[in-house]
Amino acid sequence: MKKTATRAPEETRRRILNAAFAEFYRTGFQGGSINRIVAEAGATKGALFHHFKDKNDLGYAVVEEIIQPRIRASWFDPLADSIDPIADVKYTMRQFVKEEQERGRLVQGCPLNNLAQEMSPLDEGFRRRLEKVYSAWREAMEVAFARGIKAGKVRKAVSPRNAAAFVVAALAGIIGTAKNAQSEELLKQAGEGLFDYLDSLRP
Amino acid sequence: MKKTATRAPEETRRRILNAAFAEFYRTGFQGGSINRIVAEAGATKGALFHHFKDKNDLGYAVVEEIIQPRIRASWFDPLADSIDPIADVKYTMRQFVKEEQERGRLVQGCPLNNLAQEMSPLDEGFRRRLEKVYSAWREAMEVAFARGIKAGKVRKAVSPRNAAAFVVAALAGIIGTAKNAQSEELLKQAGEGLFDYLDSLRP
DNA sequence: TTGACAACATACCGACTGGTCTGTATTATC
DNA sequence: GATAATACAGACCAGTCGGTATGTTGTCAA
Repeated sequence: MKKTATRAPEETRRRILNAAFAEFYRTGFQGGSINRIVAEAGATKGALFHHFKDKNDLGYAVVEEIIQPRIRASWFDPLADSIDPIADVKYTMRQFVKEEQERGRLVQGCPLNNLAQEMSPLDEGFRRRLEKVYSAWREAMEVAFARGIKAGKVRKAVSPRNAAAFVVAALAGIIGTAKNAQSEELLKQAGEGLFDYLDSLRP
Repeated sequence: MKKTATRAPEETRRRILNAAFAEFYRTGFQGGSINRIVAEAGATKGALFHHFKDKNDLGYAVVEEIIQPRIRASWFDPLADSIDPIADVKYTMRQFVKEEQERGRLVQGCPLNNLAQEMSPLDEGFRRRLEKVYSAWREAMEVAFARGIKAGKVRKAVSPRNAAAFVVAALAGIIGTAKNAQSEELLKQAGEGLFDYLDSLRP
């Protein structure tokens, strides 16, 4: 009765998943160690391989159950009903930088982009799942740009698709650059450039 | 007499270096295998560890002796005396895409960015060397923008430093995005966005 | 109460890792 | 031609890797 449940499979699975996310975020997927993950999660290999069939399967779950929802909450949702995507992207980005800065996590880069850069060319399973997130992101932004044009907040000559592709790519590049340089100053500089671009889309 | 030289240390070293570059480009640094490298190079571990003290040292040499000169030739040199950086960046980028496309190497990403994303947060030796290349790149572009302003080819209100930081970051992001999506179409779309940005800097 | 199955724990496995050691052949120096 | 140093070759090493096989225990339906 000390423990309400000696078995809590869903929670065990979740602990492993969280530990795996942290490990892969730190060392990359290939560099990530199953042994360290179970140690960190306070679990065992038996538990891990009970819930996930192999390392790849664990990695896939990290993408779908942890990374995707995070990106969605941070980046898609604020754009969901936006009719002024220029203002909203700028606001979202400022918000994001502020939050990550406080957690001191900025210089570790974007977990989505980190995994994508490493694994997309090596494993089709990863590539498909990661690309699904990216394409949804671009899609959300494209729709926002289209709405912005209709609302007269964005120039009509702008191609929503191209602009969306560029902004998402640029964001990934900017965060990655700041990570390499370990410099928030550089993040600000490149960010200014992106803001200038966005402003240039105004009517 | 069949072989003019049974020993050619410089060439041996070079073969190992090239094989290491290819291996790391394919599988990343952590995923790269010393055994596969020596096999591919037609050498042995004795030779490899004679020329390089350990795996990291080999990686550092790949950055300084292979990656850096490549980036320099492809991206800095065309900007060296540019007074119209907008036109020259566009031209360089088109040139680059064309060449990589022919070699079918586009979808493998930029070797510099690949290594940077993976190793910069993990190893200070890598980070320093990779950042040196990036900062030189930004520096070259910043100078070019400044010259462009003087020549009346770029608006005076443009900050050369911010614009350079943004363009380099965006380039990395665009190439990485195309790699993840395995899509040259996406590369074109995002590239159009970058071109639009560059045009917006005209007086 | 009793199977039956899910949820683990643990010992263990072969493959492979980066790296070292010892021996040997080639080359440069005097 | 002797000597010393360089440039390898290849066996070998401890350790770690992802993964498995087997055993045990909690859970729950009948």
